[in-house]
Amino acid sequence: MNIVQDESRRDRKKLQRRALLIEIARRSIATKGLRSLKVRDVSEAAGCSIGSVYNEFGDFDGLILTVNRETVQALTARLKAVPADDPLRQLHGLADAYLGFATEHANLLRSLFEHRMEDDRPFPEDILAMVMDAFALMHAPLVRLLPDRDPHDVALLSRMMFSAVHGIISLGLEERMVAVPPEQLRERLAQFVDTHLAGLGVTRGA
Amino acid sequence: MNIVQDESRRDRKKLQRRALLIEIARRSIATKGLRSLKVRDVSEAAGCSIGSVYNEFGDFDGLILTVNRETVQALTARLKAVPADDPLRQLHGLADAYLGFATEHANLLRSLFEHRMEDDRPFPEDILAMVMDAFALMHAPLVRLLPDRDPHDVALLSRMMFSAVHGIISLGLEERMVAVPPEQLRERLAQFVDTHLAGLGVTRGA
DNA sequence: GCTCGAAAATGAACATTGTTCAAGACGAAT
DNA sequence: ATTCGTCTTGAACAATGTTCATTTTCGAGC
Repeated sequence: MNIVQDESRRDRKKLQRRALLIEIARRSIATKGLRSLKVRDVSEAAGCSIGSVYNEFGDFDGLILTVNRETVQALTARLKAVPADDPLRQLHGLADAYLGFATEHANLLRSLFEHRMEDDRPFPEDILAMVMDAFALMHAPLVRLLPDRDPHDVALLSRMMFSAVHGIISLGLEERMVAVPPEQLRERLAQFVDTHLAGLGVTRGA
Repeated sequence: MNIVQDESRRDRKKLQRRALLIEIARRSIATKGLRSLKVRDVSEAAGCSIGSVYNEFGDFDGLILTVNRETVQALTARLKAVPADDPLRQLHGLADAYLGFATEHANLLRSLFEHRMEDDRPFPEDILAMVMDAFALMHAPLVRLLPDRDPHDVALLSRMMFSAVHGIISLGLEERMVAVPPEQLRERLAQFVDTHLAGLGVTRGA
């Protein structure tokens, strides 16, 4: 067997365990929240030593950030799966997809937005960029709905609209402070999007 | 000296130190973030023992929650100081006041919204109620602007509008993920409120 | 197949930090 | 001054992130 095969075999095992560790951490965050995540719990559940977690992710933040990275990727995939045929339907679809993801993965999304680096270490650029990309997904449909507006203006509008949706959902799903009752959230969110679009001069069916 | 004076003298000293501990914790959170807050740092800065912090607040969460309680009180005071003469101006004032508070006390506001109780202990009801009250402050002016709408509907609208403003501001001020550039935030926020009001059928000067 | 060496894995020891509690200090009433 | 209850103290403990010397693993070269 040549070098490549040897290395790939070793790597395969390594990657397999890495994936296992990530999966365990993700499940833990998803079910018990970020604050309950412990290095020892993860290593024991994976059947390896504490040190191995450190070999793989550098430190505890590294593991968390890896999970968060995959969370934003999953979110983006879900958002990008929204049909882009009709811009108005797409905007509603994006808001609804975000709500769906937030409902199903509340703790994972919270981990993404609430996790703080220790000391003053910088937040990873790539995650930042991915979140920004996700929040820019309302841009394309808004451009189609507002062809006469300054594109730069629409870019800001779209991020603001997504931020607003994010705020409504994240507070609405917060069990402790129900700004909007969860069972009505879906309907109300659609209403919000419509209202805002109307304010922007977009009329239904126009 | 009678009992009342004795007790009040003792209480005064106790309250004084309690206030000191809270002030130290608040400054620490405000400058270095919630994650950097340590019991030992607080007790040392206050010149008392660790145990005294526990006597006063029960546990570490107790101290944090006390700071958060005062944060939401300060926020509410600021929001309630917005003139209520003209409903449209009041709505803009509320959004602007929230932005101002969030700008000046970013870490304190983050502490309020991002802090999680350990295990599954319930979030204090009183803080919850105070946040809800703050988020309901857009209700009164919206009722005046939308007299024909179902009041229950307006109640939801107002909390949704405030949640949206919260989302725009909290993500806009997040240095790591600038959804909306901070220097434009003020202007854009006003634009957002106007747009949404227009969507609700409120016309300027009507 | 054996040996060697680099890479990985290990987990005990350590560092940090929240928490407890037995002992002592303090102060008010008598 | 004595007594008694309360407050304070800080050493000890517990939980948890982190390090690193040692051991193990596994493939490469012979």
